[in-house]
Amino acid sequence: MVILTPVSDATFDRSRCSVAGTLAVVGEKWSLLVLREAFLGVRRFADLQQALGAPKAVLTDRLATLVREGVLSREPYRAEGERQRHEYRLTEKGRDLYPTLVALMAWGDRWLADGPPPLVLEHRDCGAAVRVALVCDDGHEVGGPREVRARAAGAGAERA
Amino acid sequence: MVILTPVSDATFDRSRCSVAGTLAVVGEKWSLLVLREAFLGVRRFADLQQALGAPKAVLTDRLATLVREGVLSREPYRAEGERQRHEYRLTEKGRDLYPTLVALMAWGDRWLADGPPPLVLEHRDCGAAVRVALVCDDGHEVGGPREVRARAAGAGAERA
DNA sequence: GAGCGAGGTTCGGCAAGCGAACCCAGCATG
DNA sequence: CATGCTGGGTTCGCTTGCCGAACCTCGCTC
Repeated sequence: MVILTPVSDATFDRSRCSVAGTLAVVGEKWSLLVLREAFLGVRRFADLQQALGAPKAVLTDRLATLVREGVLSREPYRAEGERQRHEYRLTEKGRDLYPTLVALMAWGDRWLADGPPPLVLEHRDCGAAVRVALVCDDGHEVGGPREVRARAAGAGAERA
Repeated sequence: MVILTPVSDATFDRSRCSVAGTLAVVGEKWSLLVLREAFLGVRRFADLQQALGAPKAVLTDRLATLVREGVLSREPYRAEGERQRHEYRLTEKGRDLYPTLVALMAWGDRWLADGPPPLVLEHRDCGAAVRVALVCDDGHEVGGPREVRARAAGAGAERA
């Protein structure tokens, strides 16, 4: 019984795969956890280090990578009576990773729960819970992978 | 200018964070790419190894982890005239990671594109493109993190 | 000019990832 | 029977990455 239709013999250009590309940017250890903190409003090196418990050297490297990739920006600021420091803020490119983080969180809430979820997201306007959904452009809600057909579309897919 | 409301002083129990928990299961190198292939219908060791180019030892370890965690199941099968072999199939727990994969793919398509996306997903029923959306339980579409409030809710959050 | 604290860098050790080589069961072939 | 082939691994050295701890530095305050 074939559940999922293979992508026309599973032939597509994996070297251009967007999943792999995204993971090349945010797939190293700690990167996504740094972004989680960023979405929670944590911006300073010391606060990140404290929240995550990651080694400083690794954190330095991850922040530099994320800045280089344009996911975070490193911006100077000064509190009064202190010298200038830097903080790390999400760019639009970074904020666009929000659905990914929410999806990871939702999966953990569902499958790894040993109690109530430690963090709930609610819509600022109406207070209702926020979740990720798979939808199609005709407005249907998509139940899962079985309802989806993957089609190789990039250059190189149309070789006979 | 504070864009995101910090989670009540960013105080929540990070040791129970579902993002971290999920990454502990699927966050190692290659794991999510193995799942990408699984969603494309690839099930056999040799095919996975070929598609991914990962070292066999690493692939062996990742598959064992995913099976142990219940994301994949290892099932015997036999083709006629061949000896019994095993294949790796998504469980429900594994299929539930689909939105995560789609979210990663969508981000790559948007921000790393150097041409048309190599793979497009379409709704099997209507043919329209499939994407991930953030929605709230009242049915509103959520634009982004600025419209969401994160609230620490687990045990330990209500300490004064 | 001594002390301090944020934001790093450096260092030595351990773990993980890497490609290549090897292994092994079982079917097929001579 | 011997021989080879093939899928599904395991083993082996090497390199890269992660780790904690220690150290450094700049700009501030006292």
